[in-house]
Amino acid sequence: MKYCYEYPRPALTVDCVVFGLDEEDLKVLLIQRNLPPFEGKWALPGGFVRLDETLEEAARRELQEETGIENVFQEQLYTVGELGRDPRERVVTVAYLSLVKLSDHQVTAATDARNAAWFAIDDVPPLAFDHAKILRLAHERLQGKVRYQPIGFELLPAKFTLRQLQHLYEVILDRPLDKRNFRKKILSMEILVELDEVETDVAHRAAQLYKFDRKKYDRLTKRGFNFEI
Amino acid sequence: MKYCYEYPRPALTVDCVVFGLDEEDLKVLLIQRNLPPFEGKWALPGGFVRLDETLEEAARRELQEETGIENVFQEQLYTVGELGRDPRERVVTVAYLSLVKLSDHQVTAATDARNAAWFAIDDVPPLAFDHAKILRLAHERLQGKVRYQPIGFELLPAKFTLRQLQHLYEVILDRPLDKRNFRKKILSMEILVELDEVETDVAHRAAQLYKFDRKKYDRLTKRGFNFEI
DNA sequence: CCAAAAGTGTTTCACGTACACCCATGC
DNA sequence: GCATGGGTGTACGTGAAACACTTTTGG
Repeated sequence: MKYCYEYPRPALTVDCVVFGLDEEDLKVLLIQRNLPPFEGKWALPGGFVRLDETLEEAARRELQEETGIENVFQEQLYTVGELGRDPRERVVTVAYLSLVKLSDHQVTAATDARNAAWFAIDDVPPLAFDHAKILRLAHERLQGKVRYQPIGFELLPAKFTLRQLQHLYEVILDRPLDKRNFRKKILSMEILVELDEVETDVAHRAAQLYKFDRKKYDRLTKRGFNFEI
Repeated sequence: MKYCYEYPRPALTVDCVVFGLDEEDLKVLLIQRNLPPFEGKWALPGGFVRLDETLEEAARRELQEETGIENVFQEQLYTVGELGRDPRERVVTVAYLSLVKLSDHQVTAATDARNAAWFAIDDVPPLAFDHAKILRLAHERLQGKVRYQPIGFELLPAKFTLRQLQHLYEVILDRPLDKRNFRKKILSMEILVELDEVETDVAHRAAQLYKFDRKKYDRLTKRGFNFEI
């Protein structure tokens, strides 16, 4: 008890909502707590902010320590500071939203002696603290943002088919999209590069592979172009 | 120095970006600091979060104490936690965005022995801390959000003319809008109620007064209606 | 040859955009 | 009567949405 202040201070933590995508579902990464409170319950990865790191750095560090995941897209989501959200004391949490390529992180690393696992977004267990609320917020933010910012690519491997991209939007927006209209629209934006490669190991006609051209996207954006699905 | 913890904690504050609108400009409410650091400099109203209040409550309280303003629209903007943003110690700030009807708050109350004043958004003095960055963020958020959420009405008196409403969007979005198209669009949404009143004290034909019908807006929104300018 | 998904165009309709004049009122 | 802003309609073009069949490939 050696850090003393003139006025009381809330504890400050970060929590990470990490989304990934596979062939079926949108998934979220959770850890199982091995300490009270909520021992044994599933929760969002996160922890205390240190004095020598920014909030973003804290979120990255906690994610790495608790799940082994590094180098992912991350943006600030929301800060929650209701009274009583942690039974021990006043805790304010800055929540972050991350998107990862599940193909790169298929195996969940579970350091810190905790358990970590991916859950389909529609099949999440009861969560500790107010993490269910934070998760709902993150999901809404993702649904909103994916439509006018090209962040969906963060969930796909570098090379992907139009089918995969369409599936991504269908899963996130939770509604079917018309194949021809989707292709027409996304190709007309001219932010994808057609590669000299096609899918492999599929039991049907192999689809063309594309990659997202961020430089071109940035150039277009400067000229007033607006991404929108 | 009687509040002691096992690990060091950043200080936690809230800052408020308060926008108002008059006949010419979008304005922001600033206070003049009367204590170091940045003594005498202009800054966003704000202060320390207490343990017995939520972040929203802290923002409302600080705004009331420093400027006298109460009962305003408020939403969370962003949380900044860079190192060195306060020269004294590590401070994390949750920034809030508020919109007020300048007609209701024409006189700026300056309690706490500070000075407070409205500044045109294009004519803001140098600000303390990283408040210029926070203000820029708030302005961008307002410009983005005003187009797909009916928050602009928070800046107008309860009864307003279509001219005032159009002016609001022109000032915030910083571009001219076509009068006929604007009227057509906003009226076709059916979220305004035409009142049995017209403007008074104008040296030309008096314009029809309208009010925003929030209940109707909420009903339409539930049915999938999307506000968009 | 069969199953499975890839790939491809056209029509229709709604909405955004551009644009100019007469009207009502106060001074 | 004049200055000031209030109020109104139409034509055009773009883009969203609906919709079905042929092609390619692997097994």
